[in-house]
Amino acid sequence: MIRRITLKEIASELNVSISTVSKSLKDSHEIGEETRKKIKAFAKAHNYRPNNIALSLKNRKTKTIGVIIPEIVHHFFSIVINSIEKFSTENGYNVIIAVSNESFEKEVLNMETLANGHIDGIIMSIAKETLKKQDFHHIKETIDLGIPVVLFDRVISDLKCDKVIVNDKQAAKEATQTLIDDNRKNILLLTSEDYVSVGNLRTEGYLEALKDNDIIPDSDLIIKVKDKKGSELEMSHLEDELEKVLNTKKVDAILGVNEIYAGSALKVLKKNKISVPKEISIISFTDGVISRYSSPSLSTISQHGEIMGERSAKLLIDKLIGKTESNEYKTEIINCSLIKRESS
Amino acid sequence: MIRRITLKEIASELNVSISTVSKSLKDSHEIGEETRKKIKAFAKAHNYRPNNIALSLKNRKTKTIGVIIPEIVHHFFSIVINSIEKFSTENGYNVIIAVSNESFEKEVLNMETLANGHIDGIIMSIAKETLKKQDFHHIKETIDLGIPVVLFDRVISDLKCDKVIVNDKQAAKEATQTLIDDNRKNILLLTSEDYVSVGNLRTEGYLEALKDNDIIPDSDLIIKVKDKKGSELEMSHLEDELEKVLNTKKVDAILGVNEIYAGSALKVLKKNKISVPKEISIISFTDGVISRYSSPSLSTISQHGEIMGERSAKLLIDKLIGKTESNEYKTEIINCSLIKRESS
DNA sequence: TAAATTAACTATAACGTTGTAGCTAACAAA
DNA sequence: TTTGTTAGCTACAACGTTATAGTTAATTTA
Repeated sequence: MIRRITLKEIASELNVSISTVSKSLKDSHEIGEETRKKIKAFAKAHNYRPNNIALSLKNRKTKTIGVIIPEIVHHFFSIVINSIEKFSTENGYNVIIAVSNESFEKEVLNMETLANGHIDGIIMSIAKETLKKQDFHHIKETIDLGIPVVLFDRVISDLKCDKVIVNDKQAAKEATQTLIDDNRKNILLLTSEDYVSVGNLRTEGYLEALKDNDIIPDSDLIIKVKDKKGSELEMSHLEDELEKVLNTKKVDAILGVNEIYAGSALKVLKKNKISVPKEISIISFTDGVISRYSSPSLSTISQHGEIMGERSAKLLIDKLIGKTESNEYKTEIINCSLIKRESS
Repeated sequence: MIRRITLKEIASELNVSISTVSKSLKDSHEIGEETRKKIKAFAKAHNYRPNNIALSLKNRKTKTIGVIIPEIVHHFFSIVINSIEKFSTENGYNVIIAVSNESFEKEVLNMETLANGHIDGIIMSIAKETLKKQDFHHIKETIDLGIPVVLFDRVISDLKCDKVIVNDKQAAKEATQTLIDDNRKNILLLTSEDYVSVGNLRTEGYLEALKDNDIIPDSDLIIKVKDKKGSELEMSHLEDELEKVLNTKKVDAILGVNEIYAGSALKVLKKNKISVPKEISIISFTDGVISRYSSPSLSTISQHGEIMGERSAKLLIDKLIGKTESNEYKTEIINCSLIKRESS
């Protein structure tokens, strides 16, 4: 085992002071050229690397960004993380990831741990349970500590931080309009429970489109899916409810607020031998792998996770390097786009 | 903005020495009960949290695990990460994630950065390019620095570290046998290029099953998919090749080494109006979201990413806390299991 | 009463860096 | 000769923590 060499060791090895070594490696002109060369050569030969922990302590900067997400086994979030990781690395920042698993308690814990010296700033998307509880003290405290926070996708407006969101309402409205234009008037909405802000916004968009077209919304056509911790495998509630509606109501289109819902709906339709898109057409949010590989493939509204991640990281890093003022908060809105596939 | 309070500040505030504060908070009996109480109350009131960076420097321990994976937008890897994150957090370790994007250069860079003080140990799955190059100096160097490494899934045998793998060969053999038992003798294999160890092992298993049943392997029925950085969207090579084979050869089953390959194959079959599983049945590795939501849903061989992640994390943490000897290397083999769905 | 013990604290060094200030010798200017 | 300047280095403090080794005063023991 080879221990990493330190400045101190180089210094004593070459009979110079630690300062001389430090300065030589930084190519300071305070040190004579000969000494500098000698030290640099020695350091290189011994594969010297400055200890980042020591630097963090000294500079009060860790060059690390913390990311807290509700789930990692999730197409959208993994895209965002990938993009955050990419942008951050390119800009000299590491990324440390914590998963809240949609739990308030875990989110608070994660925040505490991260805020305790590990990171310079945080990018996060709020857990469902936190949204339900409406308790954001942990986020406020972190901000109060001078740690900049960027919220993405699941956002609450009255926090002093940057935000990156998608024009959910508008996108849902447009998707609904597309369906209506295709002469589908009995549109079923698969949405999440009320406390999830994005689900709400998408529902609003849906309702607005109906209103614009003088269609009276039918509450039976709005299914609020109860999912257990957002697990992919627990879609039985959705399936039961959907089947019930299909048996009692006329439905000629389905709008899903995410692709798991839409994919599950597709399965139900197939089971009931309802043809897609002939009898029922489908559009869903989240342009993930399910949409692409299901058959028929699903038309989706892409939330552009890549862009979201990059923007979030940029907002945060700009703040960290002092490019933007610390008391100046931006909200970036990313435009969704509808990707037409076979289901509509 | 409220700056986090330090021991020094508490000390000067209460007119005691830093040592007294430190010891009081650790409930040391060297300090009188009254002083201790007073200090603890003060610390609590001011929300004192020890600075982890300072502790890391002092203890030469970061309580952080580095994870290097080839891709994050990938069902299997995200499951593994999730599981690593879970187990690590439960055991007081943070997780810092780096993505190599299947690139050798980036993997080396990631390793360097992580090994420079940020982490106590590394869990990784090797990038395709690295496997191709057969250059593992970065991993060796990290191990030489006394930083324990655990390899999972994509592993190379002659490194001094713990490993967690799946019985790829056996699983592929069994899956192939299942197909043969179903009277399918013309089994097409969709595998990756030669340098990917798991792809190789799976191919071996496939060949062995054929041999056991006296079926002469047909090299035309083995498609080695060239994928561009493993991107989901770039499956054109596979699709072209597969179509070619379908037009010239009899095929009654397909074994895919991952679900992207199998999912893409399914699309090609559908396009060509070949019914699954009637005419051709499909089994694939990776029990992900595509398999579940495609139609027909795909029979898959689950690699149990959850278990892999947990075992990897456990192996590493056991080493970090000195529960296992640092020069003792284990290889854990996880048994795959075949999940029967509609495609076979 | 003197020596030993103990309780309750404090000082110091160290982890690995870096920036500022300080030192010394050589040489130049007055 | 005296003073000033410069090159080339070193010493020190600090970032926040903790473990080890003091220090002091009070109390116990002989």
